[in-house]
Amino acid sequence: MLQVAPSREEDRRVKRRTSAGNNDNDNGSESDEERLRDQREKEELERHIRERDAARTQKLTEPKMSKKEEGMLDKCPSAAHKAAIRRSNALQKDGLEALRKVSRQEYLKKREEKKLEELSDEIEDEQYLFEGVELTEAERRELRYKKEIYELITKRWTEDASEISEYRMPDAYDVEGGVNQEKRFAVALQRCRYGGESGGKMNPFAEQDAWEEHQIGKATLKFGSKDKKQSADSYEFVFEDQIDFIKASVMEGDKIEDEMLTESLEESKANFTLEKLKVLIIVGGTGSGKTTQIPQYLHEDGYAKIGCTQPRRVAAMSVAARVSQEMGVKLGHEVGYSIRFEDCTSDKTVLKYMTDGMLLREFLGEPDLAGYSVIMVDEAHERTLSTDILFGLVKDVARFRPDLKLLISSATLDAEKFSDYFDSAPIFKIPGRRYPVEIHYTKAPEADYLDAAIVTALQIHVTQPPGDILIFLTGQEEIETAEEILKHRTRGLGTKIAELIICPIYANLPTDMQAKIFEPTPEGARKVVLATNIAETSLTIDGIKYVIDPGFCKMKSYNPRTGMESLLVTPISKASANQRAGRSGRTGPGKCFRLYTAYNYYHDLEDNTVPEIQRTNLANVVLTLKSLGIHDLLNFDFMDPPPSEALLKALELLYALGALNKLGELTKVGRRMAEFPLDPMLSKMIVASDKYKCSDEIITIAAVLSIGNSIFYRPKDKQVHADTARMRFHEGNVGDHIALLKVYNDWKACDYGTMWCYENYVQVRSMKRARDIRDQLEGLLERVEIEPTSSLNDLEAIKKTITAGSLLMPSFCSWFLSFDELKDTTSVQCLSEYLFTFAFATPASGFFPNSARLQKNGSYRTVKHPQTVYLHPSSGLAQVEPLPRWVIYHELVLTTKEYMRQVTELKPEWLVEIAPHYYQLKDLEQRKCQRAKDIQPLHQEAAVEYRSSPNRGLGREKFNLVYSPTIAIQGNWETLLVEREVEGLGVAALF
DNA sequence: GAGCACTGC
Repeated sequence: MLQVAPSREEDRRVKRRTSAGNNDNDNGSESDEERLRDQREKEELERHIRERDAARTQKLTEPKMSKKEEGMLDKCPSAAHKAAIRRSNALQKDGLEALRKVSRQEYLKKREEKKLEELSDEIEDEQYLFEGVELTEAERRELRYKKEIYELITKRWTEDASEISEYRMPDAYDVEGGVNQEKRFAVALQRCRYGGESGGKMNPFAEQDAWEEHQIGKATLKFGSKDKKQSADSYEFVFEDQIDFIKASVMEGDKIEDEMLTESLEESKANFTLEKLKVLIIVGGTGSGKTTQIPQYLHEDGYAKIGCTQPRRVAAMSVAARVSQEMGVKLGHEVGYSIRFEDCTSDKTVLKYMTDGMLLREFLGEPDLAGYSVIMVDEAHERTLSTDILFGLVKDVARFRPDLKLLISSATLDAEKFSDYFDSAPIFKIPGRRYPVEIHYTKAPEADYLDAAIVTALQIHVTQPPGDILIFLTGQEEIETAEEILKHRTRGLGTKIAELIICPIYANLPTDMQAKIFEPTPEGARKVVLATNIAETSLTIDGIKYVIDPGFCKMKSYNPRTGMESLLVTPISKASANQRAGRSGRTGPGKCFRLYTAYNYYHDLEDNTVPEIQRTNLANVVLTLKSLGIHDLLNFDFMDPPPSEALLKALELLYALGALNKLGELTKVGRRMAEFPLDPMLSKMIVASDKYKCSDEIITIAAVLSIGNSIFYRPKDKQVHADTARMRFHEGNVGDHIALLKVYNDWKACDYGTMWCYENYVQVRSMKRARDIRDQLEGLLERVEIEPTSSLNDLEAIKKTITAGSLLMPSFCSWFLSFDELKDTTSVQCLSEYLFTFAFATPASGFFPNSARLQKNGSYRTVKHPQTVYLHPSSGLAQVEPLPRWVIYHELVLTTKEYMRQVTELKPEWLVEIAPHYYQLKDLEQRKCQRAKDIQPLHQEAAVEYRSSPNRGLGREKFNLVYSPTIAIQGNWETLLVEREVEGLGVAALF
């Protein structure tokens, strides 16, 4: 028996159906009751229909509306909403209102401009492409579809801004010569009140509230009547493999009384003077206004400049836009935002919203944050990598800058932890605005969560009142599967059930298809959104009433020992589960169905998600901190310290790249590398490009590599075409890096055309991003004094530069040169073979990151932490015969096998050239290589021996010693430099 | 012969 909505009436009705006529007494009185209820429902329904019809007639008789207004009304699913819009239209005659609307449009326009530009390009290109060509029906449809989307978006930002606005702009508070405080508080008050009465003209939420109220009303209205007619039919087919749920708890919404709120807002105002306090932890739920209001209070209190960080770009932009509205100033003047590629601030800016990574960058130029008097770290509970680093830095700065105030704001209740970290800072709570959410668990664990999710969705669809469903899945593939199954299952049901609109959403979905989820659900239908974690924080979908949470997500984890990153499906945390549940209570009371048991929730799930800093490659973090002059990383005040192994690994890598010297100090190379917002390997590559005179090509490669692997588009039905198109870039077996360069340059040659992208199955969005990044890198070249040079025809030089970025060991060669044995090797070729071979044997093989050597069976073996890896089938080198002996790769990923992605051939002799001791070796080159044949096998055996024998100098336990916590805590780079005897030869080895 | 959670600089 489905227990999702244990409404008592329904229970009784079901009971009666099953045991009809058994109990006469009950039956009599109940059927009376039922009749009454039915009548009430009927009346209500009739009233609703009357209302709707009245509205329709009114529309006909009313004075002619503008096209704009009609377009808006057409989209409205209900009479009440239409009425609300009419009211709002009337209001808009007010001059101030009109003014406000214009600037709102400006803001929205800006937000949509890029999307629109892309789309318009696409359409133009396509039209051009198809000119004079007979179009197939499918092509024509596609073109029409795109045009529709284009029109929809245009219409949206020019005509109905409120629909896509994440924030509803309230009335401006500014009156002549100042700000009307009373009005501002009134708004906050109204906003925070749960289910506040609607009506007041000045209340910007009244209209919204009325709409919500109506929706809820409609839902309850439909419930009874619909259920009565359909239940018997619908139960039949869903109940075969239904899932039992237990309603376990209700996440309380926040009901706030007026007085209480006024009090707390007053209190908050008092507190925000912050005179005695240095750090304040703010806990406030959604809609508490902490992000928008608090910086304003501070500004009024006379703080000179306030910086507020957000984890996401969109958030920084939209919050800044809203606050500038509230303060009645132009965005970019007193209130501004700063995100990558876009700095919307000026000298006048006193309230600056920015992404957390951006503030981190600002630290590099201004380590004491002298320009700011208050820093507010918002959404701190999300614990992004940048936020965590900022914590340490900001805490440190506050220590020697008594005038700097810190605000840490978080939505969850783990504020105690934040407070402890910031020396028992006081916690201040601001009430939020949230609706209650019922939580349901399964009775027993589900074996197949995907199937369970689909069954649950269908159950909700046939038994629950209207309201859209949100299902959290782990990835694109799973979403596509779920979509197919859902379509398949509902197809068989025909008209027995209401229409089910399936909307997939994930980050890699093309933009025009993402727009689909924001379209309002037509009346009578229900939307099912299949989403990845993107719906957990990054975007909000209105109208969601039911959330299905299978309890899994994909998470990246990093193994510092092997340096391998992997993306694994893992159980979510309790915090994450609650965040998901909360997604159903944004516009009204909601329900969350968890596809695991309550026991699982309480006993198996972690409280909080492991912070990113503990499961990622820290090379970039370490470089940033080092360039801020923080040397003792192992004792750096992290809120949750990363594993020391990961830190050491990062140090080792940076040393190998020449960014740090033996003492662990930043070198000149390192200082230049830190300027680039890239992975250190890529930064190094750019710095090295100076020597080979190909910086122009290298920044292109770095830009394309840094956007990841979403460049090539490969639709299921055109895989062959896509592959042939892709292989054209690999002509001459140039390797994947050069192929990416070709892709970019070809695109550039075609004037960055969208048409070119379609022809070559390349993703436009990714390429545009690459162009942005490349432009930024180009600007940075000047800063680090690298001349823009190009040697497009000298592929060797480019490849050498790539090699230099992937593996460089400034001291490595000197180490090997101290081997007497080496002096017997007489050619560069032999020497490099020798170097590589020996690298297998020593812990110092860390100096060969990201390179691998061919084995007899066609697989490869990585030099660092020897393990078998394979060329990724998407690589251009996978088809080459014979396979290159040595390769370097950009990344190693664990999927079905260990794969190397983005691979380029490496000629061992380059290595010697790249190494600083090339000229010394030239002398050796004259001699004969007599022992070459002996050396190679000999040392491969030696390698095995070293690893297996604990008494052979460079054995495993010595390796562990180097990584032991004792040394780690001492944190002295010198201690890592150990004198060691190898085979009777004195060698200074850096482990 | 295979696959890309999500951000951010």
